[in-house]
Amino acid sequence: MSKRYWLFKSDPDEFSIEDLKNSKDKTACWDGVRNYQARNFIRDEIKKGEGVLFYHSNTDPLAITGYCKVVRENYPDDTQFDPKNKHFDSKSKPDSPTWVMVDIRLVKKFKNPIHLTSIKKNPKLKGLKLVKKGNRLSVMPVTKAEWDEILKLGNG
DNA sequence: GCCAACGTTGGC
DNA sequence: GCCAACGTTGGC
Repeated sequence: MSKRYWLFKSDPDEFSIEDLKNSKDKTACWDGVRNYQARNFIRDEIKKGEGVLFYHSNTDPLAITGYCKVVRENYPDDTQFDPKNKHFDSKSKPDSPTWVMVDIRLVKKFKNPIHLTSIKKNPKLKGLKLVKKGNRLSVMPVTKAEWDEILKLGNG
């Protein structure tokens, strides 16, 4: 299977691209996903070496702020077993974890963050799931054409 | 297995 | 703060 591309949403109050940049090796685990569709992407489809766009939600400006690559795929999300963690899941068992995560490493913070308003105005990006009505997934696939366009805009 | 009620997401 | 859209829960 050929390389695929993804977009991850994050509330910068929780975890921003700056936080990722300041992490050791600019690498962090993407924990806390508690949606089955998003989980299935992480568990079954997101492979090491693939590209991830980093999107800031619930903030101003709403924007894609950079891109990353997957450096470790599909392993258990520890926060599900920690009763003190807000993502604790009492139904999940250590021998068959419900929730998994990947590690991503920051490749580049965009010189020009791509604002949601300009994404909506760009005909090349009108198919992006991010701007489709009713899409609330925090992890979603992006096509190669969309990926190329966003990298071009971000670095331009 | 249905579906109403409720909770969450996330743009505005 | 509002609310549309969607996911999850739980009674039946």
